[in-house]
Amino acid sequence: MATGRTHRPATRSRGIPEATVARLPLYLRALTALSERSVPTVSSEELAAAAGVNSAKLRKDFSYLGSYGTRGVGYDVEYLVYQISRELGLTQDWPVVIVGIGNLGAALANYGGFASRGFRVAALIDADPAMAGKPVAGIPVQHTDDLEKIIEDNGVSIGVIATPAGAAQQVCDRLVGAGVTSILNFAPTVLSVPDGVDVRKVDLSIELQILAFHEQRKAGEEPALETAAGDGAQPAAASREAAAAAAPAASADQGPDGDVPAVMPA
Amino acid sequence: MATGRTHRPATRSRGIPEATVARLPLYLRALTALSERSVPTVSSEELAAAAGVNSAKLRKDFSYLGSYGTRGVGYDVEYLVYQISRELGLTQDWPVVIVGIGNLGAALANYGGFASRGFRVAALIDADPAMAGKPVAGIPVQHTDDLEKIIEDNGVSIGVIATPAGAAQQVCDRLVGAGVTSILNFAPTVLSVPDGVDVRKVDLSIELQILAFHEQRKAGEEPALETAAGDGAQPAAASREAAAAAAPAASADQGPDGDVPAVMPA
DNA sequence: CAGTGTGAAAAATTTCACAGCT
DNA sequence: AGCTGTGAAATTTTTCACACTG
Repeated sequence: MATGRTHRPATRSRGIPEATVARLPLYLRALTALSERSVPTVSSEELAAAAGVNSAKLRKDFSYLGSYGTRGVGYDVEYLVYQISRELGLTQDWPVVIVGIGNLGAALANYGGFASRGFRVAALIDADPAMAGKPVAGIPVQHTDDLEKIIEDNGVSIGVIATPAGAAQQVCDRLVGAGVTSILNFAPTVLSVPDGVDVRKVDLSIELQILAFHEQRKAGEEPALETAAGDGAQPAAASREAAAAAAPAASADQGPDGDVPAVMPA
Repeated sequence: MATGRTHRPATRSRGIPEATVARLPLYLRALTALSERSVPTVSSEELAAAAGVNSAKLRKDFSYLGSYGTRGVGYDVEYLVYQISRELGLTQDWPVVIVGIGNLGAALANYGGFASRGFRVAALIDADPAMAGKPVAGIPVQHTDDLEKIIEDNGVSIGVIATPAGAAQQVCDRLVGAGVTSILNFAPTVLSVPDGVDVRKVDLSIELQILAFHEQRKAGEEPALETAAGDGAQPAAASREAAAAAAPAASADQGPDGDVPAVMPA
């Protein structure tokens, strides 16, 4: 990679599709694993299998980053790890604060996956005075009263909300007011934030509900297999759409329009 | 298996778009809140604001379920709650097992959001003999040795994996072997499952990485902000739909649920 | 050859805008 | 009037398939 000093051609990274951005961490994880095994290069086919996507998609994704592969050979693992890390902004340190140190907040504080990716838990904040000073994952919990000061002193721009739903918006407002511009929300609430602030949410029960939807379908129909995934052959490759794809008309579903004896609470 | 890749748009039958399915839980949550406040009806505009999406999308989503609204009036809250619940399969009880009772597993066991949506934690399973019998969230932890029996005895079809990455695939195989057909994976690994089995993943560090990507971009074009057009990546969710909301822009940068993989490192 | 990079086609999803009920 | 339901257009994402290169 003699390109070490080549400055990125301004034309390059403009507008990477959101769908692609969402997959970069996945590629990075797979590449990191290869790197630890000292694998020098990978083909799009192999890497795609390891990341659980198909190779065409992976190549297209990488094409948005630039031409980092070698035709006939594949990609240099180390180089790609670096490029993706840089693209994701992981070559710098991101101090984050976790607000709401209950079961989930504590689990997040103990979660080792953050530190290994450039995220540093700068502080833990909770509204319960009784928790103040108590260490969780080796970090002393601080009271909500000092939230603004903590954010400012540590130059935090990313906040994690793990409070009960009722407190989420208020906490969010304070975080934003103090300068946070990216929020990861675990509370089951839709947060209102001003333009320029990013919010991503993780809702555990929503994921289960989506699974239940498909599960219900499976029960309704019998065995509907049907391989649909394009690439088979490789080990990994969980195909989520496998079931979603096949949905035989069959069963006269409930009439689309109201006549069905609507069972419903009143 | 390649081949036979004839596109079958026909199979659409009762097919609700995956993107829509992913939003149904969101609507349900908003509707439930309205229901608790005894609000009888809502317009697509109001409900959309509460769910963090725009009204056109909401109406289109509902159109896949049927015509449950009343022109000129809106939707009957109770009726819609019922219809969506039924569509999601939440009118029935879903016993689930959580495997891996570490910090995260324990947090999940204690998470109240499951029970309230029809999910019942039927059992907690861990490989550590020392944990056996110890109650977590009021439920005694059982040893992995009995995994198959537990699944069968309880008729479990949905499993949650919260083990370290290294154990995930093995646990997954056993769950599937015992009859589980839907898996929510919190381990930072791509799981291989046979056709017919659904897998959804949640990865905390991936969400943070996506935020970091956008955060980095913001820093780059620091100027006094302003809707600097030209930039491809769009930061926070636009507040275009906040029109009906209120002063603060309502934005819910909901993750592309369709497939944002998320996993967490151990 | 093997395998990347990519126009072009296909599919999925979102947004528009307005006809049509109530 | 007010608001839903929905074709049609616009946009995004995925998949194809093959030219091109090391």
